[in-house]
Amino acid sequence: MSGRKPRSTATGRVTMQEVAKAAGTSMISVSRAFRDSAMVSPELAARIKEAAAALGYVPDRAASALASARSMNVAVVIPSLTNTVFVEMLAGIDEILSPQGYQMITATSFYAPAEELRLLRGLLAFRPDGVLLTGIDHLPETLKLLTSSARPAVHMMELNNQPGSYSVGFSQEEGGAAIARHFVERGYKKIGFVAAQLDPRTLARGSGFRQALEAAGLGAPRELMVPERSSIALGATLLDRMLAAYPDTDAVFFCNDDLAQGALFRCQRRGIAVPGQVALAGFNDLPASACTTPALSSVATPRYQIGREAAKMLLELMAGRVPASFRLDLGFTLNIRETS
Amino acid sequence: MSGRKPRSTATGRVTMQEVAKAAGTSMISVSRAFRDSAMVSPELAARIKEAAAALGYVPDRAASALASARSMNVAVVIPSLTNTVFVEMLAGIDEILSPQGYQMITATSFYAPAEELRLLRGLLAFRPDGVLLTGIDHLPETLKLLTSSARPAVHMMELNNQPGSYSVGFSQEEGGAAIARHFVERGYKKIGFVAAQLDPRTLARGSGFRQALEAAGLGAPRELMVPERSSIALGATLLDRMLAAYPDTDAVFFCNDDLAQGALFRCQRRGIAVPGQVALAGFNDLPASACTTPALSSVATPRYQIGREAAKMLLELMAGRVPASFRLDLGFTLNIRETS
DNA sequence: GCCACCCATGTTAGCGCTAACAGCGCCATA
DNA sequence: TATGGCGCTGTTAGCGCTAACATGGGTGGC
Repeated sequence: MSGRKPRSTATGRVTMQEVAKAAGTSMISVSRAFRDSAMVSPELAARIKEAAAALGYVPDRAASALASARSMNVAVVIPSLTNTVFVEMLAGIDEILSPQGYQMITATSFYAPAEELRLLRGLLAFRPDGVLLTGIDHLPETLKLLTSSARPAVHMMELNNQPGSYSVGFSQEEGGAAIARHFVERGYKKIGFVAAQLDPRTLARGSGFRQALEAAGLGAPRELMVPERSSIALGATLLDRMLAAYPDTDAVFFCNDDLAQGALFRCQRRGIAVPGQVALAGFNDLPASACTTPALSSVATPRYQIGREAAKMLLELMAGRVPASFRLDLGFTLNIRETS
Repeated sequence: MSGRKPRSTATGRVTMQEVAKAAGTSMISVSRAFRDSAMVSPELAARIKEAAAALGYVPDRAASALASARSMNVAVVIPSLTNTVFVEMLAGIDEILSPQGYQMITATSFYAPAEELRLLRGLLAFRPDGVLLTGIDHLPETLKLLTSSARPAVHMMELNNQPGSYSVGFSQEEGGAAIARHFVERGYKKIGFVAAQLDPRTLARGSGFRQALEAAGLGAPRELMVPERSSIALGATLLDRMLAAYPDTDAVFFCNDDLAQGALFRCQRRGIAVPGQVALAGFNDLPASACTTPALSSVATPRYQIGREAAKMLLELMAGRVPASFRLDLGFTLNIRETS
């Protein structure tokens, strides 16, 4: 149906060379017109654009990256694609990087530090101009690889105090502590903590929660910690197990909203009064949490903003500038609702 | 803290040349050892790996892509990162492609066909070995660009009958129709349809739903269709609006589970009996839907499998083979639960 | 004992683009 | 009218890697 593609090179692609010939100019002018049309005269730019469109020219980033030192790629490693928290962060990153011409190259570590190292090695083959990693707990080799790559990097979600290290996030400990203080304030005494997917952030929330309870003179919480992936269904199961083990529990902090929502749904089904018999609180404040009846108390985390700010910080670093801060605390919001 | 990086090239990177020298061999052997170590003798391979590790060599995909015509990249365009359906599909794709050494290069079109075209153009600059697109409704220019790029492509989520076009998905119309038939079977008469984010798939569900109702002798449903992004909160609002406009409505099909869950939550809050006063059904069967009380009826869609199968099909095409089928229908499951 | 063949390895010549450095013409200034 | 500077355009030389074609030494058949 379509005419033959113009081609002269071995690979059959339309190259800059051909565009140059068609526009009656040199390759370098085509290159300049595409990268920043202000570098050539308006007439030449127009002629080049026209010739390129007519030929169906598509630039080759690989060749460009090879010839210049810039790839316009940013490597991003997140633990999981099935956790909205990280995906929203990704959306924030892309929203900032994409308009600047940068392409995210992402990989999923499944929460495994060794896998993160392997993935980073693979992503560095793209010669990214910058790197975005989730969390601050990495294998020593990962850190070494990062320094030896000489690429600017920003860590997301948690805050880092290491000199020379950049991070954007909030204090997970403080988030956990905020829930604890809220429970104490409300007068709950027999308090439980339920966690799954025991990644560093989950553990940090737990330790903040625990410390705040102790500081308030309450002993250690009843704990239920399982390594499995968090899910709504698991939250229901874990609520059952917690109440079976400690029937008099009057408040439970779930390390994330998936678990907390599952627990709330289970209470609804079993006819357990919330917060009458047992109070519930979660973490992350997923959209559903504000809509359930009773509405779920949760710690709202700024993951979308973290993505945006981390991307902005990386942009600064990639431009060779020094960011305003090397450690950006975006905080969190304690949303007390009806379950506590 | 670490010693100086070995370097001799202008860019300061450790190159294959240096690895070759250190291993006492030629570049091509290093290249072969890295791509398929069976191409060199075991001893040489070991020596090369060792030298590479000692020098901290990281291969350069840009150079490789330029020299070989294969980029080992796959371009993926999805409408949104904030809709789990597409993200789960992405996870399925990555699970298949990643072990084969392919890197996904993704972009988000925000449901805009013109944006999709722009993004595809950008992604083609990566010279991907294959392309994965969401849906079958594309701009004519997008299709033209796709053919002129001469890259194998697979369309996901919907099914396509165009000759020469590959697709993996299920019939959205049939999904909508299944809900309609279920409502009819249960004896509901005053039926409503609520939709948001009016993308082609949403509209297809609606038209399937409508046709099946008519086929059953029921007239057109009461409809509420808004262009805004779907969300749980919007589902609550739309339920209110539907019941305000048609108080006697006895069953409502929401075009996705976000809306349906929001509606259910709103019914819980307002004390509206579900399904006693009004029956509810959604689409996609998100994890929460099975856990609410009453549990939500929904059409379970195989988005994760779609991602996997589309990736497998693309793998076949990229290998120059002909896939078993050019149109893979993965079907759906109607999960009747308590809301209807 | 010669030759075809095969395996492991090496040499050469780019892939498509851009950095770096020329040129060239034109205008403002002395 | 000479001089310097500026804005635009062009030439040259790679960036790091791999395809394609050598090369060299061993093996087996007759």
